[in-house]
Amino acid sequence: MPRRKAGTLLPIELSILNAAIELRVRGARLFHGFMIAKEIKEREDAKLLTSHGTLYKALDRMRKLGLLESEWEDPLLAAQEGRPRRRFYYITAAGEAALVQGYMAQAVPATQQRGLAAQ
Amino acid sequence: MPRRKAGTLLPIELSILNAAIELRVRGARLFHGFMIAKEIKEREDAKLLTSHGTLYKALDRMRKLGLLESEWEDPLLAAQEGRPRRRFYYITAAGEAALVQGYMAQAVPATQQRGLAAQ
DNA sequence: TGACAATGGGCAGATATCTTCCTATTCTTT
DNA sequence: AAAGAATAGGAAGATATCTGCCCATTGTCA
Repeated sequence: MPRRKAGTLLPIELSILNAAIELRVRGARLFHGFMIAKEIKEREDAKLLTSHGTLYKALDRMRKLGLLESEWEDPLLAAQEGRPRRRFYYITAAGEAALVQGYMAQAVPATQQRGLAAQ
Repeated sequence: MPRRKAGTLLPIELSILNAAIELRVRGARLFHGFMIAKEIKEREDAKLLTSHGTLYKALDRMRKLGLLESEWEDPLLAAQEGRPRRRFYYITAAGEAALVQGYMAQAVPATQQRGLAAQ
């Protein structure tokens, strides 16, 4: 894929944001890669997530774009629970805006977006 | 495999002890599973280590038998280095004795072992 | 319009440990 | 000698994150 057209979200990125929102609705303030992977697979968007590398790359991309922010889990907690550390993410305001914009960009041509740009 | 004949070491267990000794000679006081796996593979005992599960089961078995003891790496250190925690093992006195005995059992029939039982 | 360059996807593997399930073997007991 | 019990091995996968490589695509610039 080429240089990204400004303001555009890729399918997998939309998927991540949607899954994150879904998880938030269910009470999870933060999410981590593995969690999102499961969520996406369950929602049958499986085609978008064949490899884990793809997901983590997307997360990092979005973090660099300012759509997400991340914080590492307390290593002691992870150790206590006997599993690898998690890296938690949350959607920034910019991320939420982009989600709406992203949908618009997918659904209708830009010329019809006037008045729909909520938030 | 059946109930273990008392005092016998399985091939993979001998391999682990040997690799551990080798690593110690090279300056590593402690070893961990992954390290041993690499060492064994390099020493071309590869047939003994097809699956990782096998190795970790063997380590746990040996720990329960008192041949090894283990301590977990400081989670903060692992976090700092950005990798999963390691579980370190070291050979106990019983483990070293068993190694010698194990060799004898493999190499010569029990009736010839008299006088060779060093340590 | 054509070529370049950047980017993203997929595959594979590194790092590290552990569990579950099935199968095969053999040790021991009757 | 036959049968039963326990154990070890192998395959696979769960848990979690990240990197490198190659290839395809396409936006952009000349």
